[in-house]
Amino acid sequence: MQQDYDPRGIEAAAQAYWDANRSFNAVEDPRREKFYCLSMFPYPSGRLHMGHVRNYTIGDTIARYQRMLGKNVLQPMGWDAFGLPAENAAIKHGIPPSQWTRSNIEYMKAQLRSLGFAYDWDRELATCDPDYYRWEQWLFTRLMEKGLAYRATAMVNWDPIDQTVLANEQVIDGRGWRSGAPVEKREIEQWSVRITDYAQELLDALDGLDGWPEQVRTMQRNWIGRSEGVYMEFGISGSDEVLGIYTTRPDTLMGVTYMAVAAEHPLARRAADRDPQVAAFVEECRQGGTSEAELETMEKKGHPLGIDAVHPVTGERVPVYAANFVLMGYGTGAVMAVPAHDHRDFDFSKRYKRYGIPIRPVIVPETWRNRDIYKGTMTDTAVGARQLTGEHPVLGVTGCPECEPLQWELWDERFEQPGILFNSGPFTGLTSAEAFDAIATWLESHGKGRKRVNFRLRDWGVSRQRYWGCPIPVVHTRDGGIRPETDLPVRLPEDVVVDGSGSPLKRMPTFSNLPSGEIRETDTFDTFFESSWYYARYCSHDCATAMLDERARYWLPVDQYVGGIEHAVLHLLYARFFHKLMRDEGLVDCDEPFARLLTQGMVVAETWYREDTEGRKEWFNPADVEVARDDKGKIVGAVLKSDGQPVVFGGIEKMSKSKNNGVDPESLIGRYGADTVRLYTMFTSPPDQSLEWNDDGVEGAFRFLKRLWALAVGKSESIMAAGSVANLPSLDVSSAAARREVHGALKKALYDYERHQLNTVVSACMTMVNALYRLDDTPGGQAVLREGLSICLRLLAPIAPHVTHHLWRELGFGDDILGSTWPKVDETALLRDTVAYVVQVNGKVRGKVEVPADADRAAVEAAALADETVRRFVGEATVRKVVVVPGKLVNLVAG
RNA sequence: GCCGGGGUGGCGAAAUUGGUAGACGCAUCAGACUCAAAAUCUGACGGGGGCGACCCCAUGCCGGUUCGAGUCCGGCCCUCGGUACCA
Repeated sequence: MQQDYDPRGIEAAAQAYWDANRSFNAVEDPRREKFYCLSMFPYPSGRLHMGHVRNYTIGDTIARYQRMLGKNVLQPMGWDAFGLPAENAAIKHGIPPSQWTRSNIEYMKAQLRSLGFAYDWDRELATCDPDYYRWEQWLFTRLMEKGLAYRATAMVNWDPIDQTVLANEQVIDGRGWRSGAPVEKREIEQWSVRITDYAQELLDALDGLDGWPEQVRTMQRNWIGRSEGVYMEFGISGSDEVLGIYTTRPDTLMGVTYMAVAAEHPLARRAADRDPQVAAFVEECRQGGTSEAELETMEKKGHPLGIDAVHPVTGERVPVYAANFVLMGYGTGAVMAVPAHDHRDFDFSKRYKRYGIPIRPVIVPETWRNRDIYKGTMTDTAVGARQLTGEHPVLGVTGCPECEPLQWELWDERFEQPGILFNSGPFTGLTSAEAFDAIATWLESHGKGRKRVNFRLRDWGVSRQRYWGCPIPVVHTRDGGIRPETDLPVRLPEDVVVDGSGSPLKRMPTFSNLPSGEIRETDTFDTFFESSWYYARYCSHDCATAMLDERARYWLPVDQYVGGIEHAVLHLLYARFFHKLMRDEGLVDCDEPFARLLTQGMVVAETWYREDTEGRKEWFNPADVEVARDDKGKIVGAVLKSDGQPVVFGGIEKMSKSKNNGVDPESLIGRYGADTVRLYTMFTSPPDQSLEWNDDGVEGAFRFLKRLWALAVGKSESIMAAGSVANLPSLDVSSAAARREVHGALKKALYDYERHQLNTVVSACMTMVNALYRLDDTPGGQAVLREGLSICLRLLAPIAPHVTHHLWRELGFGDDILGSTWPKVDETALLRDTVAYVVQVNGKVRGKVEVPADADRAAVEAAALADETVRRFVGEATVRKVVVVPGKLVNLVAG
């Protein structure tokens, strides 16, 4: 056996063994319990980054663990191959997106293989392959037939120089990333899919997804955003038209003092035709991008339309404003405004004080039921009068001894709370909850409104004005109609030139002009379309006659899905939706695609930079920086290795090209081997937290594998000759102690495997190796070493599969560690004669006592009270209470 | 802005879920081996005080519940992810 640990040959041999034995090819077998383990497939960006390595090592560790538990495991891999970066590369380097993408796939596949992941490569798929995307085209035509796909206008970012639609990512500080021109909003016709038809089911089913992190379920609940409210119609003064609005607070209806509509609302458009000032405001609202973060952080602005709305109950006329914070895409694109009880409305009326928007309070806290202001002693007029003097209208009325002295300038969140209505005509005296129903009933009986459930979730706009995507299988007929394409797949032409202006497909008559004189749709699908169902296609990867076949019913749902937390809402919600669409087509049986979900954290690293005279930053890779530390290891400065000049610390950030703080997995594997890289990424952080890169830590992981190797190889002869622990009459004290440590660590590791806390699994293995190193060369010591090593190798096998595969065979434990039985804890190894109790006095640790393991409560108390330090702290005080936690702790409450 | 995380030694973290704060590892320091270096091995290692047995402080900040709080509750600060055309 070789003396030094050299991963290169070992890893190549192990991988060759798995290939030759087709170890990871999954075969459907109804008699065996299946386990479908899936990691989110990568976008083929060029090279693997550490985020991929981490994601796939977590997934592979779980897959191998489940396999060692005896399950029939499927773990496939593929490529999310359509997307924007391929078009960018095409523009930059003049390579067709397909060529760039396919060569990236080839390179990254070799990188994945070098890491030894247990994938069934026979099932590999790439979403840019027509044999893949034809089935989502087929499903889309079904959705069209069912009315679940429809045309609607939607807002996009428009670059007026490049004459092209921009992704939100391509809008930087309100400007196009290439042209630098201020971005505008533009409305275009798009395909949408009715995800809102499934909103209630998508929401309800979250309760049953016990295997998902609670935070992800909460995010999806909030994203779907179910609300119960009232739809109602205001009149338009001097017109037969109505202005429909949705509100979740109909109880504040009597406090409405103005209305706000989106700049794109038909009312605003028509006002703009009449009034140049309104037109200028609407034009101003077109500036800027469409992202919610941008819209919501924007300065809230509005402009009067010169139109009045008519209050549905009082008939009072209230002015209508166009406002940049009302979103056309949510509800009806119009809102009623109640500045007394809504923070945003309050801010707006304060900002436009010059328009004299009244603040009309109609709700007081319920605890005020008996106060004068509510009883009417302090009249509405009195409140109104105080408004004019600039004092706060409700809670801070000057001279009212029961009010708190809040000022007009301040907002108090209590104003937004439900309460009891006053100043509300027929509804005065009702609670908010009662008023909700009463007002809805009143509106309904007068034909002016009704209760309605509304979702924040919007239908899914799937059209993209891009080239490198799946063609939308639709034809525009000669009579101006639309029909689904029947001849599938609609193939994307791959020999194209991409130059960054418009879509190349639009300039390809051979693609867009059909012999029939009809025009083919040139938009492509959102790439989330492909990634919403790939997990299912792996099951039926080679089915040429249908989207899915019977095999999908065997494997689905995915038992464990692993991927980044950044996908918590969009991808994971679209995939759940798509699954239900496929279910309703009869393609799958189950209701949800992913039974358990693990969301892994990001890989982050230090950043270092220098600033030039114009403030531009140059970023240096941490590997090229020499850090100076003080006596305690605290960073005191840093210089660039190449020139010795200082560099500035830029914080810990996600590994990225722009900050030049990435670590190349390939060079690490070349230096330390795949097992070290895998072990390091599993050991350094728990899977769901961010992982901070540290080169010295990699060295430490390597050192551990060397220690394991040295122990196994150095003692291989006595290990192979050693007897079983069970056959020995008894163990000497030190061997028994080591065995107790091994089985204690094993117990911990088994628990941690189940909850996927893999970093402490590695810790437990390190603890074992440390204990095994301390063993003597007695028969007992040899037996414990043999047993301990066999346990440790099996526990490590899912994480560091190559070296454990090798040592397992070399030590004669068996041919293939993958087929070994999973270790079990021997509880008798954990037994002790005595138990150590911590003794606290008033909650502070004051001593420790050792008592026989079978001591009763009284004996433990007596031992605690006998301890010298404990007695000193109790002193003259009387012990009033004694808390005993069996096997752990005694707390004496004295005073 | 809104939604969801995170904050514990010089650093990554652990704490079997309310019961000894810092397991395991990295870095650092000291020692052994060595002509020397590397590798390896041994030891020390949260802060402060004490000759010492020991004592005080300490889990982002402020407050609360409890015999007992890193863990539960309320408020705040910082930071990261998402925010519907990045994937």
